[in-house]
Amino acid sequence: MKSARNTTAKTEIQELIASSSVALSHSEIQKSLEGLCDRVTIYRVLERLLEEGFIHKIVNVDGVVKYAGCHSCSAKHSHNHIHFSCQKCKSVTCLDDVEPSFKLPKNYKVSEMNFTLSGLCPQCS
Amino acid sequence: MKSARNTTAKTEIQELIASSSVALSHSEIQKSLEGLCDRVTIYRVLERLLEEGFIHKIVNVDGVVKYAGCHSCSAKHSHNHIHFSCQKCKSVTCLDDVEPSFKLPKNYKVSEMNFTLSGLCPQCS
DNA sequence: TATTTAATGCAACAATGTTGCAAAAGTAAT
DNA sequence: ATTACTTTTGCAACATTGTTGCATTAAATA
Repeated sequence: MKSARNTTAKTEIQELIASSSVALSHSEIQKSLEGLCDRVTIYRVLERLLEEGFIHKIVNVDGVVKYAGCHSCSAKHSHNHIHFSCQKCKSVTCLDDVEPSFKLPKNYKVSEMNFTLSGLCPQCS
Repeated sequence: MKSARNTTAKTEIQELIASSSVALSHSEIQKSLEGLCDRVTIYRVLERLLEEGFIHKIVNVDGVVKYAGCHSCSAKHSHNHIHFSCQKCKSVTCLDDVEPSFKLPKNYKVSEMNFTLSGLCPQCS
């Protein structure tokens, strides 16, 4: 049986994401950690945090992958909320309360969703 | 004044995308063209087709960028429809008729949207 | 403290996308 | 058809992002 271990890198990254109001990219995390660990380690830690359900992954409209903590989905772990990407301050935030509705044609089976809007956030508009 | 020119590469790529029922990635286009032109040229042609409004860009849930022709938006050119990404056959299609609705908090100004669902398409489910 | 094995660092690699510049090829005028 | 002008292309080189193998390091348990 393989059991997870608490390492410095994992703890730091987890805290960084948890305390951030915006979603963070791999490179942003790397800058924040200031050489605490290797680039590869960050990828592997993020992978583990995803598996363990502490964070979720967001693909921005420009293709950049960002990571955000799981707030609203502690129990059920569903991510059908909208993300907002600000074109001015470049921040990506989870709008946890905004869940879009739509009517899908028959025979489509949905297992994952990625909704991202871009424009100006309240701070920038 | 700079005016666009009709080149072999542009014509081929435009036709390829227009005649495809699914969105195509850069690498898929490259394979189809079989060395007709350079990798870089494809990037630049796609850039021009985007500017000219013949195609639109879709960022898939896995971060892969795909391009699809503009069908429904010939006049108004809006892309608020949903995209569906099949996990089995890997196809990405535009569900032109499916437009999601949602209530955004005040002071957000939306200029672009990217909605992608993934799961199983009718052919694969 | 010793043992076990998860986690890390390093090097090397692959995929994707960008940029500068000289050469090639459209387009329009002669 | 030829010329002149400028867009477009190909090539090389580079940047970024993400992955993999393997030896080493360091948690967690006994």
